[in-house]
Amino acid sequence: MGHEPARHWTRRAPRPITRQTRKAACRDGAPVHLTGPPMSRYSPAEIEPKWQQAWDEALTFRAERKEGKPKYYVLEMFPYPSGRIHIGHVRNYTMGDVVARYKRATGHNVLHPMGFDAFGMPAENAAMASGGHPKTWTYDNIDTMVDQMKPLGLSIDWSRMFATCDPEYYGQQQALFLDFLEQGLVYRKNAVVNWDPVDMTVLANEQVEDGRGWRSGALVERRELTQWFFRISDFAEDLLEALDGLDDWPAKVKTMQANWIGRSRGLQFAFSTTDAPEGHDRIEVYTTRPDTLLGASFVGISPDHPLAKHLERDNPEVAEFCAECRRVGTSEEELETAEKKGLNTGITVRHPFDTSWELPVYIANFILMDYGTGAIFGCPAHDPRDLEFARKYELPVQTVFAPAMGEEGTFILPEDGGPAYVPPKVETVRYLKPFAGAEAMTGDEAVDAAIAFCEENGVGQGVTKFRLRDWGLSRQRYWGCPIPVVHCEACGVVPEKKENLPVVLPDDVSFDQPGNPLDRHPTWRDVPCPSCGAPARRETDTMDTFVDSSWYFARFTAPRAETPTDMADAEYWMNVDQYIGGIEHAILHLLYSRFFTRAMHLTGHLPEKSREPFDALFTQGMVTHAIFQTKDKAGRPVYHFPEDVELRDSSAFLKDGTEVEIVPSAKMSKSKKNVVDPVSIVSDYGADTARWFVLSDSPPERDVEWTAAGAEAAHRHLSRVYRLAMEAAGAGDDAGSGDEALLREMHKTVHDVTQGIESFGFNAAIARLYAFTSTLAKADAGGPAKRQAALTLAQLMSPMTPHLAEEMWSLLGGEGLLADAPWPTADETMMVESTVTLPIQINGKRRAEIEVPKDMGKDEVEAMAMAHESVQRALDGGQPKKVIVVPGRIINVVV
RNA sequence: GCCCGCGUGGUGGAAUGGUAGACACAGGGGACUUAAAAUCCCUAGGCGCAAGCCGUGCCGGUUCGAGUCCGGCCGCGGGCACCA
Repeated sequence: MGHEPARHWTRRAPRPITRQTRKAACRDGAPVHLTGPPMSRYSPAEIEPKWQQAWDEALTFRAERKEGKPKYYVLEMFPYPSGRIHIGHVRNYTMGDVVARYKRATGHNVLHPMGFDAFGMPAENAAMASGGHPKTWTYDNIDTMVDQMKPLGLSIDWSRMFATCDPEYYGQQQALFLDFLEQGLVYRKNAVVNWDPVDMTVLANEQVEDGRGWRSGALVERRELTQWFFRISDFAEDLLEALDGLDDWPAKVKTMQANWIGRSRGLQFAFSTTDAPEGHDRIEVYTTRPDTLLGASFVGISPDHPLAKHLERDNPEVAEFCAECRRVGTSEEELETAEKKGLNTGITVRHPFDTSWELPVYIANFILMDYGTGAIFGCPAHDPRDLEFARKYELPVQTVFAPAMGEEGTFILPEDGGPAYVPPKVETVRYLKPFAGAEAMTGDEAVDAAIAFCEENGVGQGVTKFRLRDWGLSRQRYWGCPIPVVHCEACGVVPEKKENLPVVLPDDVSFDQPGNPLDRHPTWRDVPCPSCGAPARRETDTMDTFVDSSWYFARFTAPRAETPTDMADAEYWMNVDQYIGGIEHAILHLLYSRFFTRAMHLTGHLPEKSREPFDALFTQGMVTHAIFQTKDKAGRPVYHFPEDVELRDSSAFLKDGTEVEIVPSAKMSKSKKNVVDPVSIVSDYGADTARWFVLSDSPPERDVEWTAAGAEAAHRHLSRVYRLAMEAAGAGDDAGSGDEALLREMHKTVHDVTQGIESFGFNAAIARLYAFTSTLAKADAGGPAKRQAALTLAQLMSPMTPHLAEEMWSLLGGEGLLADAPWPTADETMMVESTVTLPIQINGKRRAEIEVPKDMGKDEVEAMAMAHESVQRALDGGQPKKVIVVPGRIINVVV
């Protein structure tokens, strides 16, 4: 290391350069250390670009098939090119990088790619807001983000990068679509969308605010359009069953998916109607609780049910009610949280068990046409929604079952004002109105008995249904993958020929008016019919962006292939061994991807093993930051940037002395002014500090709060490590008295850090590295032992802080690039301790501890514990009731 | 509303059902320095002079032993099919 450059990495980096420079000059002028080697400071600005260049030149992270070497595919969920990387990205990619670098060091051939999920609404919104083009906006953003990501020193094979808006990518996606179409995996049907009648455009759910279009403010309507659907529901059973085999997925994600797919066993049967219009003499209903049939008090149908639509035609009251229901948004959340409303149709149905018992038929706003048959019977006593509805419309409430004998407790019958009684189906309850099976049964048993009874008596049939609906992929938007079909007057819907792919988006479009620019493009729609050659029109809908992200991981295995995938590459690289991303994708993205890989297998684009594409999944938490706020005169919050706030004694103040309220751990958002920009962190402290910090402190699956103090501490620690490495490099060749102790600790650290990384306990691994750094700093060891310890420390830190580690490696005389060095192994014999400390509990509370040889017998341990003065004191001359000795763990004396 | 999580010192957090608070931040004290910065050392859950007592959101349960398992409640977060 030569002389220091002008730029210095001082404690508080965001200081003006002039001051730093002055200080540096002053320091360099007077020798700080009069003895020993010249002491250089840790300078990430210098070493980080140096090592990044070294890795680049050596093509260290270029992934190539190497038969015979175990492959490892690690992938972080690719980003949307919003324009700037976010500290959450840094955390996500750093975690992936730790895994990637660790796997490289343990002899794996690693694939670690990066790309961009580049289609979507923000690009169009930006174009509408500031007049640019979505394409320019997107590619500019990608350039910026790549520039921001590269300095992080991620071990990514950048040669495989692509964006989903590249025609080379979406053209292959169109080929997939055509193959799916041919295979019968895609079809068209009507579906409702949010329609803005003023802007004449389809709105996404997030563009609907309180039932109004976000730009026009117009009341949103539901409108039916013919749209394309993937038959994901055909795979419901398989997608559900296969969850069992995903051993390395978080249980919570599997539970969420299982609930989403929602397999249920129930009874489907028909009520016969009275006074209903022709063709509606039966109403089919589906129920998962046929055991409550004797508690039925009304029948509810969806406003979109055929009977409701029929009545609507010549009954203005019904028409108005249905119209009102349709003003509620299309999302399940809105339907469920809206006030329960119904309209009595005047039609009644006969109860299947007693034809003299008539139930009223209501059109109800909380019944979905998409689920079951779009009609239900209401049992208010055992369903909170039905109870709310029954109380509102003064319908009867009749309890069917009550808590089992002896567990009644404070049970209040729902008809007496109690809440709806909905115990878990595995719980045994007492049936007050049984019609099948015993009086005391579990809900599950009762449902089975009820289905059997109904089937025997010809009332209905047991059926299995799924909540999972088919995946609607049509979007009435420009910035997405065009659906490659053509509408021909003579031939109908005709797939585009594969040789005509990609169907490329036209560049000459404008966003000065709402609606889909593809619809109003002068020529783009006009094409000859691929079948008969007559003039025809292109489909102007584009694909849901979830399609783009449902197979990008497969494309990374052969990103430039002329077909969607290359089988040899897919065979070699698939599956993704470790997938890392946010929990917010637990359901949709992951479920759609699991469907897509199944469909890609059926159409010959992926091997059988890739039906489940992600062998292991890790869901990481968010990065949060405190919000600094004051209140204006009206009491509304005013937000302040962290750099405008001074922290004094855990309170915060503005420059003018106003005290600021600190809201801790809030999700970062621009409007709250609590966003931390990774770029400034990297330029202030270096990438290694940023990487080290986002991994320390918080377990990866949990949120981590970014604090300036924490980042400084991380930087201080790395400087210390660097100093220790310098010291070790310059130390003599004599042995020291603490050599063995240091090396013992080193081996334990190797073991613990390895475990930490293997189990995604990055924060624990880092805590261990802190401890070992302390040990090394204090060790009374000789030069050789210190150098060995420092080299190992560099290796153990290399997945987290690769540049610093590489620098230490070269300082200490390591061979070649550390990035190519094998992972250290712990010598088990160095880790064995001869004695163990056992805590002694008295009645479960720790009162003392004894140190015993590791292999001491249980009886001897017990005798030693009993002889201990605090045990004797507790016994007070008596005998213990019980003594539990867990060898190597604990002693508990019960007195 | 429904599904899934999470809740531990002043703060971020650690803890295969077995010593609650590792490691770190902020704090307090000290060393070095003319001084400051940097660095290093010590201290540190609460209450108590102490012996000791109390402590993992709240209430209850299982267990020799519960932060961890079970039930109920409260609070916060994620998802709810056109945000990505």
